[in-house]
Amino acid sequence: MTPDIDARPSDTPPAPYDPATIEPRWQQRWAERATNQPDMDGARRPFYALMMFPYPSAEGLHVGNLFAFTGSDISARFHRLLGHDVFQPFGYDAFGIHSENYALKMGAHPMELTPKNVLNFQRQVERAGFMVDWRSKVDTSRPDYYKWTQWVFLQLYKQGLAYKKAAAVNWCPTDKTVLANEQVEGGRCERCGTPVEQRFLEQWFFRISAYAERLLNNLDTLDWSNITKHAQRNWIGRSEGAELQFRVDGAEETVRVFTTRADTIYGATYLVLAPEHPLVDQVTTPGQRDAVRAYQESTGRQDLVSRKSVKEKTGVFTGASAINPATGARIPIWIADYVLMEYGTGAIMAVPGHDERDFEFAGVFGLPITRVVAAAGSDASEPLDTAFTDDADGYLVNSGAFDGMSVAEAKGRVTAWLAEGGHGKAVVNFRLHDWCISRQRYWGPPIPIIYCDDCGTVPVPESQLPVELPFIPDFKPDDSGVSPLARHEEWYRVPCPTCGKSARRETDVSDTFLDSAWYFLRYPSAGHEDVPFDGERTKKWLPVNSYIGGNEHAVLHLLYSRFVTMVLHDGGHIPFEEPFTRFRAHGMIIREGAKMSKSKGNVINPDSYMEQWGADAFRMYLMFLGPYEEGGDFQDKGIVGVRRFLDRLWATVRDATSEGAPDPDVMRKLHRTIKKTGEDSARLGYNTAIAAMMEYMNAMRRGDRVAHRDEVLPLVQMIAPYAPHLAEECWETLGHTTSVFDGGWPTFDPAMLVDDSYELVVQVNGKVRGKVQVAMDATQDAAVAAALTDAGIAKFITGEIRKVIFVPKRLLNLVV
RNA sequence: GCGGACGUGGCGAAAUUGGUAGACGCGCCAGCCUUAGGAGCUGGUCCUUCACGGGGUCCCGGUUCGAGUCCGGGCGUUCGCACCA
Repeated sequence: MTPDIDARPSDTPPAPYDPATIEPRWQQRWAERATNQPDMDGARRPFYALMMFPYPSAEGLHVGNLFAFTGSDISARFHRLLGHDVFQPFGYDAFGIHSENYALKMGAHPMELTPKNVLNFQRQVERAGFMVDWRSKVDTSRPDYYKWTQWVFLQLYKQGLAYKKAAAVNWCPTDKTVLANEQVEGGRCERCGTPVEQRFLEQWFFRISAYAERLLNNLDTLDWSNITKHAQRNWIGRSEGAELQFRVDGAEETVRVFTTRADTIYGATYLVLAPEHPLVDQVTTPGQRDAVRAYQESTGRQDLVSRKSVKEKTGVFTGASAINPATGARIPIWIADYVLMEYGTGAIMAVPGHDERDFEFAGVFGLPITRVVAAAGSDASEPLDTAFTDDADGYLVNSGAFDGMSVAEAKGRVTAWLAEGGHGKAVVNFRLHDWCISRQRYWGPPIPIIYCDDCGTVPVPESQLPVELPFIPDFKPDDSGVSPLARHEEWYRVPCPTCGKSARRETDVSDTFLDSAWYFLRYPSAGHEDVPFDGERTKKWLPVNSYIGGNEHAVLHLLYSRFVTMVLHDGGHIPFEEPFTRFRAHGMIIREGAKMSKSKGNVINPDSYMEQWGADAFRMYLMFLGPYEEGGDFQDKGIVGVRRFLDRLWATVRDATSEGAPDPDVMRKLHRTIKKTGEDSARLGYNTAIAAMMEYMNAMRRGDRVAHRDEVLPLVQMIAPYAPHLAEECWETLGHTTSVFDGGWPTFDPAMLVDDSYELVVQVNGKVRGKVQVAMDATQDAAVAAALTDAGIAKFITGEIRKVIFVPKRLLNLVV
């Protein structure tokens, strides 16, 4: 229904457009005309625009979701206008602890609650007018999806990359489950903040550490936000060093240590093993046994917060000694909890002279401190009152044949010398650990493994997938260390797929991050029942051209997705090994300078804003309030400015004339605006793109002038990605019958960007003293002459001009 | 502690390669129109000064004809990693 234009005399103020009428209408038309559905098999210029799918909380879409999605939608729509066949799907990360915990809190069952939440999300996403192809909806909690999540697990298993081991794992006593290292922040559960405990459990792991080097190296080839790459590099934590061997004095054993400072070997005055180190029992002398055991026990009782926080050094002597391979000296072997079993070899050579932690430890227990590195030009005989850790400009002392050598050189030379003697080798160590994917919870895909007394661990045959998650009323996790599914023998008791004898299913489910590590592969093939992803579709649409999401997933989701993609590539399933060609992290929205939180009661409700101002105004305001990649401050009153702008656009379109010719000055401004808006939209510079369109609108309406149809039409096209409903309405009002998104992006004429003269800024001694109009190709002499004829400038020329700096098209600086 | 990013009006923010600081918007002020206005339109709005000028991008110093931008030092905010050997 078009508003009745004739009913509004032209001397009344421009009537605001009515989003409540036009937005649902266009959403319905898009659905009817299949506007948002690319030809999945025949597309000629496929472009896969992906936004991180949300977990469907019961609260509904958060404004942060909407901010993220809008930026992605604008990018998708912009590429559509540029002529690409854009595929933008949407889905729900519906499995996982988030959803399960919420169900527990509400006293509901996740299997009943989740579909409701999904429906609510879908309503909101449709309300915001995103260009989503709903044919490809994905819901990770549905059997037709997690069937293939289990398939992915089996591929890893087949490739020897999934294994089970008993290990010290992070256990959250509140969520009652194991957590991946990535889900522990500062020793606390990232979800509920509870201090994490150590437990020894049999867990399934993925061997992501085997891909560490590749995950690191490939980063150089990716067009990703730098902060994200940086976070991944940090997380992978590549560290070059040496693994050195210390023979235990009077025994067969050898202690292997990892060090990045092999050059300091002459200063290694003792060794330290992690309390859990397997050699501890063997080397400990009878006299020290009780003390060592007591220390091990107290360490084991510690939760990981205190274990990993920096605190006063503690430790116990084992009574044993090792031989320093460089000096031949006997050095004591200690255990201490500042050495972590999970990093390196779980043992270190302590060099108190050149490591702060070792220095502190040596101080507490009176162990010898030797200087083996000195700063250039310093007195090497001075005792150390603190560890000297500078490895940039140090040289070796007290180090035999290596004295005088720089640290940098000695690192390699000492390692080589020790290697020759059979005492070690150069190694690269990574901080990245294998990915623990077992969860002792209910709301996830059962891990597709069966244990048979005769056949051992048997993977569920692919033909028997999915292993369906049963509806059980008692899904609440407990402290037992096993999943609620383990309470249901009728579910886990199954015949062995190999021998047919009674066997037992794995009762743990897999980590939510496995669900989301491959969903982008599913979208183009959603609905295909017999394959996880169709070969042709995958080849056509992947890898993803543009991925936009939050940087909080920099080391979790994004790293796991890359890993799974590499594994599937190596298994011959897909022809590429990196899933996301371009990734951009959006920023965070705060409100009136403060973080939003439920407890503060300052959370923005997107529904009410869209109701009051319209989805277009809300979308556009979110994009206008700051740089997309940095986020911004949502000021409640700010949205009126955007709404006014949209009202003016509507009024301008309604009143536009086709008579006469467009104004040349306005047209020059138009072409400049097309250029800037296009460039800004491409680089996600949405706030400045919108500002440029506002400027153009101001130019078009300056004074009381009525805009020409040819002036306003391209603005409608430019604004379409930002305010799609209003753009369609305007486009139709201007006489079109097809979608504005089939009308293309306006082009600018470079000839229209150049003027024949420009305003030259004139400085005298670096201070701006005036401006003169000069020809575009004015020479320096012409510019100086023009400047001197300007009285306001000339009066500052008090003496001889000693120097002239002329920057054509910019400024003239006269130095007197 | 290590590493990254950032610091600009009353507020959100703009500013190619160093080249008119504050675009665009909010708010505020004035005017117009209105029975009215939390509507619309027009103009103004960094500080100081009657004016001419002068000062101004966290602070100090440097390079340069010229610095928000580059360099050195400091302060502050924020993010990532953190007893990682």
